[in-house]
Amino acid sequence: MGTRKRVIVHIDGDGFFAACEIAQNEALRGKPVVAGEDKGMALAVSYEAKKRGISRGMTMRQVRELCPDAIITMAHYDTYAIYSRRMYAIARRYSPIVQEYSVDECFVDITDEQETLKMSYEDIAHAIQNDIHRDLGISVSLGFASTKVLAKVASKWRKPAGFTILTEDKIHEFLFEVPIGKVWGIGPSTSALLQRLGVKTALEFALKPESWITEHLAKPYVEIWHELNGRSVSSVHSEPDHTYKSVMKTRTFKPTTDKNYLLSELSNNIERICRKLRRYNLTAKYLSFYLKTQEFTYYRSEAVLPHATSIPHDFLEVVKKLFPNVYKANRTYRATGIVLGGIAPLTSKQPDLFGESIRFEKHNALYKSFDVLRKKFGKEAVFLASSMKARVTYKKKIEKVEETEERIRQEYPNVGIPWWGNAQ
DNA sequence: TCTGGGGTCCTAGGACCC
DNA sequence: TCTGGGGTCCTAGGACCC
Repeated sequence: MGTRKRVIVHIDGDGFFAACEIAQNEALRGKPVVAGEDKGMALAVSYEAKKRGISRGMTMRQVRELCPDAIITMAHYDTYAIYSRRMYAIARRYSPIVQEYSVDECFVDITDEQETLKMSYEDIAHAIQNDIHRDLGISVSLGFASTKVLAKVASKWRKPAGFTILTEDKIHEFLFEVPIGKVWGIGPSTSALLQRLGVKTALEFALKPESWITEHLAKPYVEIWHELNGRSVSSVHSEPDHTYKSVMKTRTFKPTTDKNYLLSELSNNIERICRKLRRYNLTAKYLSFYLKTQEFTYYRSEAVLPHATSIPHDFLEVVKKLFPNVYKANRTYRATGIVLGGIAPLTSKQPDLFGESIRFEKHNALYKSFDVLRKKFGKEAVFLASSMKARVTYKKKIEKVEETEERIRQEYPNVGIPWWGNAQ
């Protein structure tokens, strides 16, 4: 970070998933579209649907009550990932410094582009927005400021198709209108704390002395404070860093107390997470899993594996052993999850017991052939017997989404599904 | 906002050692 | 047999994000 003032644009997709569905099917344009059928909740909402009172996070039942004619679609993450790629490619026409923050958001540092492109900053930002609208048929909102935090608050300010420029002289005027909880990085908990301390707006926060901030809050909030005051402490980093530190698979189901059912859900999660490890040629060294109760309490347990692995059996063994530590017959559960850590590439073969690597190779080959069978004969072709109970409750539509993802992966082999391919 | 799924980073506090 | 002070490492879990 030099001392030079940065010029940063934040691009934010408007109702991104719903917008992609519309771009794929023009018949939907102008209609209330809600994506996320398979998740049972609204993951994205078109602006027509928003006008009808629907908002992100609502259950599909609420959606249908509020708006019986809403068009509800499944979430096609693979499609969104491709739109996302295209969107970022357009941004790169105007600057090489693009940080892909998530599937529908990025930061673009255009500080050096004014001279290169012989365009004003404002024209560059407009050009990016117009290109995306024209080439992709989706709309985005733009925020333009000297720091990432300010640019992000600005892009949220007006939607859809917003264009908010935050010049130095307008920062205070603007932050006065922004509730503290709307600032990027300040969530419900910190927002409540600040309210108690008498800070209600982003401006009041920005005007506090640094000593006050460090006295009451942790390090990340000091950074936010600097950025709100126009001092850029977080640069736009364009190097793609898609290395996982952890991976997880979770699923919510009909409330149950059945121990065997919970174990089969965990088994199914393990199968899915191992498929992901194989797809990216990764192994894991740490495992943690949890049971989540009706009251949203988590009971966890974890273990270090004897060696890095991607074999379902190795994880399953550990989970079975630790399961009694977290399970109580008198509790009702609504979800389970598996989280793997210590992620490393498969190729980095650690010095290992000879027999162990042989065993690993054999199992790995076996599961790879399962992958082939599943591709050929469908998702129900092969799965572990221990996952049976969870599998029978699987909805057909979920299968269908997985199929589409696979198809697109084959149609666009060079695009790949980026790490946030199933985010949001 | 009766609440899905997938991530990251930070910190408090216990364990252990000298 | 009862006790100080300090450092480091690790884990659980809080908070936040999309």
